[in-house]
Amino acid sequence: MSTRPPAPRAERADAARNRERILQAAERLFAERGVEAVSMDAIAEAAGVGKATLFRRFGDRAGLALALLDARERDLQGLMLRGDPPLGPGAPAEERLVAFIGALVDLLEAHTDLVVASETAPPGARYRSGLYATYHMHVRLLVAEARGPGADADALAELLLAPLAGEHYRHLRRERGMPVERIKAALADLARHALRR
Amino acid sequence: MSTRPPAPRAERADAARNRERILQAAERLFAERGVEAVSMDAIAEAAGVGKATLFRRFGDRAGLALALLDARERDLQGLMLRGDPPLGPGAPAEERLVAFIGALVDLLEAHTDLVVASETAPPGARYRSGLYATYHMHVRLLVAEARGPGADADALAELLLAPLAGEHYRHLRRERGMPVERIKAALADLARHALRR
DNA sequence: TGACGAATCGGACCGTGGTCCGTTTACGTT
DNA sequence: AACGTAAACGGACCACGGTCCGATTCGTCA
Repeated sequence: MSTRPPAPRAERADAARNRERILQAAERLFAERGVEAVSMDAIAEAAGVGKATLFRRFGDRAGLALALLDARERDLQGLMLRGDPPLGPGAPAEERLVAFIGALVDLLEAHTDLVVASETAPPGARYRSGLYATYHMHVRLLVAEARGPGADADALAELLLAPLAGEHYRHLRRERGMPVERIKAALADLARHALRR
Repeated sequence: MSTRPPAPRAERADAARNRERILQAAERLFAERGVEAVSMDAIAEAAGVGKATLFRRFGDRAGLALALLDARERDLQGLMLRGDPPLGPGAPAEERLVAFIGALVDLLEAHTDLVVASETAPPGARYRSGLYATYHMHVRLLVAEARGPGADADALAELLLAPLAGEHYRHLRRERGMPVERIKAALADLARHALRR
């Protein structure tokens, strides 16, 4: 549950304490009432903190959601860069891509509403997250490896990531009622086809 | 620029007049200041109408944007159902899909911010639009035709439409700075690969 | 033409995300 | 220990999307 201080200089003690209080309050309220039903006011109050403190610390709603996801996202990032195959290095590109997509779906499934919140608040939040850039680069390298220099790996990576947007995933799961395994299978099918020369 | 009345019964004269005033005011303000910079209050005032009237007529911000897009979307729908090949019936599935994607990109390019607005306002607006359902069915039939009964055409169609979400398209164009033709080419590449058996 | 009910209107109102700015607090320095 | 300053605080404040409800207008039927 801890988050690394983004500070260039050490964080003041009260600031660190408040950050932790806010994260705990947010996590509790989200779990109790559902992410969408909890206002920023409510979180500030539950954390015993002024509203401005909450916003100063996390920027906006998306930033707070992202902070709560931080640990999980960081885990996935570590696994894909340094973990065992097929997620980590060593397996063929196609297998690595399918494994990556599967892992991302697991994360999405476990925290759908939080991911949606992290991508929704200001328009375009998804693409500003830094995390997105990491995922994009990963997929781009795999596409380039499998397809060779003829393909536009950069653009294809963007397209392959599009269905993994929180809102789209939620649509498939909730409105369309598709089971997780079916979604994974379709994504894997698309990914494998996209990687063929 | 006209929109068909959604009324089961004929619309009262003042209601029709106000609808038209609102659409014109919205179109003018959007063009003058940019979609994102225009508030619903401003539109109501410019139209000489109470705010409630605006919301009663169009539901929410997304609904208003959708009404402004209505004519164009309707055109596209007509062309893909009854137009000449390759967009309309008669061409092979792969060519029809590429043509459809190209046409949708043209629409997206011409009205990016309006499309984003039509998909953004309430979470999940994109998938409630009825229009989305039409596009989905179209793509699904083409996928089924090309891939045969073995593939999950329903799910694949959802995945192929994901990169055509307004926000994603805007990301590619504005943040990433990709030219329209490059986006079309990558989408066509992905579509063709996805349709291969 | 007058009158009546239903449809429509519109401005006051609400909750929300986000910001401003005067006040307080931590903490390195002497 | 006292001090000075940068950092952090918090509650009042703002604009926006959206709703409520009493006042008004349309259109019909006598």
